[in-house]
Amino acid sequence: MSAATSICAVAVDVALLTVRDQRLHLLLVEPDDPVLAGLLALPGRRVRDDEGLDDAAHRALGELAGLQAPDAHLEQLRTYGEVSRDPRARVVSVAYLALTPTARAAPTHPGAGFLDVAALDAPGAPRLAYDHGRIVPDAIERARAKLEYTALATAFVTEPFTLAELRGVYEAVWGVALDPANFRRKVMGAAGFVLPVSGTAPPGRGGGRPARRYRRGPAQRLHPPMLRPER
Amino acid sequence: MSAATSICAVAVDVALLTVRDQRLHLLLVEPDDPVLAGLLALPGRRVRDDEGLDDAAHRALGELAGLQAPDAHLEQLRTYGEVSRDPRARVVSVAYLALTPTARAAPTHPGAGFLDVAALDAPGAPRLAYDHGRIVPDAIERARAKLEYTALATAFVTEPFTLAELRGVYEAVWGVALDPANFRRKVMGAAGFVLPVSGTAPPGRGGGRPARRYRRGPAQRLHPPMLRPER
DNA sequence: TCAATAGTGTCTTTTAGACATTATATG
DNA sequence: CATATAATGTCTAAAAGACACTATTGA
Repeated sequence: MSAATSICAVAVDVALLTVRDQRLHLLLVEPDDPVLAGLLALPGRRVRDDEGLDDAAHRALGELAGLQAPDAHLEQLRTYGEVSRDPRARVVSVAYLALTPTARAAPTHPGAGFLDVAALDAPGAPRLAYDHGRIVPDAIERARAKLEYTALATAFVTEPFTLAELRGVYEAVWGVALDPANFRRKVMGAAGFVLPVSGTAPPGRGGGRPARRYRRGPAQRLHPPMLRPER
Repeated sequence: MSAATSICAVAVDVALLTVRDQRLHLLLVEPDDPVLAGLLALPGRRVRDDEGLDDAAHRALGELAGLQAPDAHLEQLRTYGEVSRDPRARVVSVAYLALTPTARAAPTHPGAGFLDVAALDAPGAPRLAYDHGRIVPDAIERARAKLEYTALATAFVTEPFTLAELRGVYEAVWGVALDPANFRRKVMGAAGFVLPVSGTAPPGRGGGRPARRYRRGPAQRLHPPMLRPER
């Protein structure tokens, strides 16, 4: 096998999403390369010969954002392999979608931070390095779609959680308001989505009835699904 | 960067599905490597430095199965990168899901052929090389799931097609029987799924009313989705 | 007390599934 | 004619959405 006919670089890029202040946020970092100054990028690393792809994704989060999230939900998004997606060399990148609850998502590295995804479409949005401007919309749409037919929303909250918190996830990711009563009935009607635990969560400053607490159920897929409004 | 810290092989493996005789079939080939004699494998090739991933997938179909399917539906499934998934070397494989209508799927190479996917779970099933025994169930489940909420079923039929042919796709992929009347109403109710064209298809030998013909509509996602029975 | 939020009940509209009926072909 | 398949209509049960009502807290 000659060098001219085999690819010699595999990387991972991680699109980590979380919900902050009732809005969907994306983790971005400043690239190392001074050529890319002024741009932002997804945390990404070359994959080493002795590590798996998922391991490399976790390492990228730790090394570039100072984020230790061993229990974050991590799933492959797609592999981006256009010949000239990286102008310096042929690099095939395995993109990951990561989801974490807000409390566990606190980047410590300078240059790493969360950006409201709504700001990505607004004028004055930061430009993204490489082809990350294509990866990010794919990641957001994947998250939005999987909330419908999988139990993925629970990856955004810490256990135990209330149904209001879970509803807040759906509202932030989809960008819509949902009826609390109907949301409750749909969640409870999806077998194995959430399981009740003892105790209640105290109400906020304005008062209100204490909310029951739940933890993740065994279901991966939701039957019936939680369909987005406005078909 | 030293060779010890960078991966030096990217491959593609293609799981091509089609419907033959009202059943879902998978394309399999005999591996080149004599060490793997007696096993079957998905068609796969190393990715060359000067070709994209999709190009490599098409090339694998052509070179290993004699299958020219430039208009087949091709989408990434997942990238398999376990450190020792290939015992000879570290190879990261981008797995593809391909879907073709029966008429266009005629492998010409010896050793290449279609296998009823039901035979994969039966006793006496052929053993698959590498980790292809893990890729194949992922591919089948992806196809089954995407029939629910995307217009992917039309990738299995040639235009123009009848609703009975489209229903046959759902029945073969899901392995269930569907009510023709209700199926029709759901298909026609999903905006942009299929569009009528002029003319009719002649009935079979036993007679019957001629069926109207349709072509693919512009919709990628189905609203509302075609949910699988037996929730 | 009122305001706020959680949780339940109920009504209406929509949708899914079962299945009868009509239309148009073959033999 | 009988038989087969396409296409439409109808009925019922389930589900979705709107929203009223009750429960339990903070101020």
